[in-house]
Amino acid sequence: MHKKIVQEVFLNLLEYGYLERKTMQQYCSLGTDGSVRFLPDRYVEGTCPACSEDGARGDQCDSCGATYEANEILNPKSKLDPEAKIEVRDTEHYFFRLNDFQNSLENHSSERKSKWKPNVRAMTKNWLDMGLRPRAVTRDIDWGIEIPLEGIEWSNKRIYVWFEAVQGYYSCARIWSERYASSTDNPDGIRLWERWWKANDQGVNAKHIYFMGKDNIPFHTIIWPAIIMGLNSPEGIEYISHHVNSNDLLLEDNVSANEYLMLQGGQFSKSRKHAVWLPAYLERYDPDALRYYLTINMPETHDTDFRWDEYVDRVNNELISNYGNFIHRVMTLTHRLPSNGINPLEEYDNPKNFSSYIYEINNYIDEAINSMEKQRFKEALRNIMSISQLGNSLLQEAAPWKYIGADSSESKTNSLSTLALTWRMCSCLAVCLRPFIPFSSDKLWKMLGNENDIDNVLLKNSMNIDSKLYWNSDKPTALFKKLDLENIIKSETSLSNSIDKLDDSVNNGGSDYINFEDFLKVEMKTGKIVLVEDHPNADKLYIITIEDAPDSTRKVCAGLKEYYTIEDLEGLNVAFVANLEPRKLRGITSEGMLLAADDGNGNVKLLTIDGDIIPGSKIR
RNA sequence: AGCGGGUUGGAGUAGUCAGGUUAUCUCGUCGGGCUCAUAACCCGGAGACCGGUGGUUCAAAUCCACCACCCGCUACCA
Repeated sequence: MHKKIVQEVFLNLLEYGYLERKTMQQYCSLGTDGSVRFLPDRYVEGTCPACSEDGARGDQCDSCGATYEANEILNPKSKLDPEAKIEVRDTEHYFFRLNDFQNSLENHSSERKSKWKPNVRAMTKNWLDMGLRPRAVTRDIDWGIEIPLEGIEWSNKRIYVWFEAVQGYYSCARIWSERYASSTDNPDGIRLWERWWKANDQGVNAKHIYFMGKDNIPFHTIIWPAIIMGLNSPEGIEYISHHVNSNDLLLEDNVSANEYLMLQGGQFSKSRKHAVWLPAYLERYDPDALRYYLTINMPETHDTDFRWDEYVDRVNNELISNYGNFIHRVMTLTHRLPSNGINPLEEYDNPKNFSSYIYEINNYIDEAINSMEKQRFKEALRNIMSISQLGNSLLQEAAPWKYIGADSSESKTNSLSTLALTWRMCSCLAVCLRPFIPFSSDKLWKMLGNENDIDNVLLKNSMNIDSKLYWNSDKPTALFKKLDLENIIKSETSLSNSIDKLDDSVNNGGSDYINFEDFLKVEMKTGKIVLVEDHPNADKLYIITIEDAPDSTRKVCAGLKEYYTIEDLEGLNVAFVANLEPRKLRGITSEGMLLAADDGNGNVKLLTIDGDIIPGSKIR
């Protein structure tokens, strides 16, 4: 079904004139059986036309850094099958005429200027400023979606993934309509998808908001909108527009791209055990604490770092001390008042006296709603947290604890009416925080005794001053428990260790031993580093000259730049593999390999020799 | 090396597109207050020549040029 829709889109765009056919030259390998296989640039290897080094790839040479047209490479060979004959052949492809959409996309992006976040604006602007060019929608491979055209020249080509993948947003709605909606009694039936995808004449359209990592931005601000604009303009180029008319497919309302979240300064990596182990975490801790920190630390405008110490700090201070404690204050104070099964604050409740505070609260809520509509979740959450801060300050001012057991008086009435207001604020906070920290919201909603469904209350109505004050006579409990950094670090460490052991037992469970003869094949020796130079063509590599025997040296490339300075290395006695086949690393031949230890968390330490020994001594 | 992004009080961050009163918020810190609450809460203060240099402008964190450092992806390494 998805295939069918993609093919239909392809045919439509072709019919409307937005696809053009072009001949391009590309390498292909010829099989012995006469089969022809086209090769992407990166599968072609050969001799560099600039420096004559072997091992140049596709359209770029690693040795000298030169770039060139792919068909300039000398002695081209296929990486997949080096024996095969290889030659340049013409191949036909369809290209999507992105350039036709340049103007409309520029208009569209300038309309989005205030909505898009800076990273989205910048990346899109960069693409538009470079000028859009036609982009191939077909390629020479034998897997993927077939090209819906007659003719043998298309039978071993497929639709390019960039063109097809984004259409999933659209195709899934149509698939859903066909499979499920059509069998309901909804009058729109199989056309129900249009409610989400087509503009109607009332001007009340579904909003399309795309969430992604930063690497996906141009696909959602350029390519996918261009495809949609194309589908919306069957009449041809001069009718392309960024305006969405009635019955058109809808364009994005916002593309919300986040940057990357890092862990303790490094990338998250499951294989390196550099990760937060969610299932194990959730067994021990409250999901809301994690949700709070992930939201307040979301990489909305640039990369951010997940750090356990900061996590504990922010959760303890902001979530628990400010919000959690505010709730707890209101609850425990109120429960100290005598109650006959009804809310004891009812008789003091007088929200009309607090219109300026209520105005302020509604202001925070409005700001939060605005922020959320722009997908600025940190800002939204901060605004909501301001409400509990205001609550704390109201309590401080009113000091209801002074009046709990006191006789009736005007000041008691005033003080407890403030407490009643903060009770309403608790309700309000439960609703406002429900999207962020749902579990504690539900818990709070129950403690408040509220009988209506929390999900039926809109944020903008959450500071309700007319509703009844409900009551739950159960003794209130704190929403959160404070976190302890040492415990967390301890359990995280033991966790990743136990995962290590688990992996080791899997990996070494039986036949994975090597025999002694194999081990002896590896010739390890000691050597003394005499000279360290920067590699001219690589960021991480040093060229290290080691004295590998008395009066003999060899050069080895090692990726140690991130971990050692040149001064650190020179003079060290190290261990290296002496009989490794020499290999070229970004243009420099490396004759061996230094031994180093890697803990998987970004720490790398060279193996050094304890004391002096003649260079070239065997290691056994 | 190619492409993209970043640099704002001690830490983290908003504001940069569209230049314009006292540069935002959280934490920390200092002083005071409160004692209901989970050593928590409230009030106030100190602390930033907005990475550097030059330019445009009546006016620059914001625009332009150059430089430095950092990060991500690609490549490579242990």
